[in-house]
Amino acid sequence: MPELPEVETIAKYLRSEHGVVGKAISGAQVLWPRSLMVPSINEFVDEIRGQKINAVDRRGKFLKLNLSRQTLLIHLRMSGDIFVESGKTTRETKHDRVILDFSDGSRMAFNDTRKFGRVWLVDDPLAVTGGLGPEPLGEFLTVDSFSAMLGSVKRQIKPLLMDQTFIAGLGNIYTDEALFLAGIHPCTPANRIETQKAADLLTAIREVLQEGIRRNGASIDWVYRGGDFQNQFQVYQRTGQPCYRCGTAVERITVGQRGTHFCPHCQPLIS
DNA sequence: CATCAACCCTGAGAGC
DNA sequence: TGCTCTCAGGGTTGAT
Repeated sequence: MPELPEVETIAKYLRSEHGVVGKAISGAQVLWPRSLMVPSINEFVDEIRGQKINAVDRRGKFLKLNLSRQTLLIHLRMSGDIFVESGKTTRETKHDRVILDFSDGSRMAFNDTRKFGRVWLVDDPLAVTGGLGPEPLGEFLTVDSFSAMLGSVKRQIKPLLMDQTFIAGLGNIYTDEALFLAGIHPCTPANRIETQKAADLLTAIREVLQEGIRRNGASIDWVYRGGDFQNQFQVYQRTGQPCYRCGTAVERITVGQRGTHFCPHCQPLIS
């Protein structure tokens, strides 16, 4: 499931020489109507034709393609992926949902097995991403502001970190990994986290995200981009296996309706 | 404000 | 072999 590092990896790919920057869109196909949030299919095809891709960006887990006049936003959700190809493809195209055709004969395919991913073509990207919380790797998020953010709510820390309006980009994997690194139990009320622990947590979040990006993300489920962060997991999907730090068996519980992995010894509950 | 269930989907894995 | 059943997972919506 693509989280910030996986989306960043795909953004890098789209900006690379094999990517899409500079290409002119000559046509589009929407193969699964529900993948397109706005506008209607007819308007989408009409409006996107003729626009050029000027740049590729990322905001939280959203991919942002800056076009001549508008912005194309893509959220990969659980199983979304993007392929750029010239000529015939040897790929399995069964789950292609939206295709952009380019004037040079190449194309970009948004492929999404589970159909949870979404695409928006909008004039103002803030109409879609405006409600997102700060970028965890951004300079505007400081230890002080993060600590203050935690102090203002008493929700459990794990679902809070996964709330994209609180902080943008963390999903199930990197949240579990960051909480382990910081030594914080996933059920800890946010406002019970002391200032020093808040600083540790922000550091841990940045560490796991940067390491994920450095390793081109994690390759699990349907999404494979050559990343190998999955081999670095300390707790995620290691239920019953010994904690690398203390040897205690990693536990799996449900928190906020999500499978959650943690070490009961290294991450004691303070409530 | 916080929590929780349901929903959207597919395919993997278990059970038979 | 092949059927049915359960489940995961991000984010939204609506109920408690």
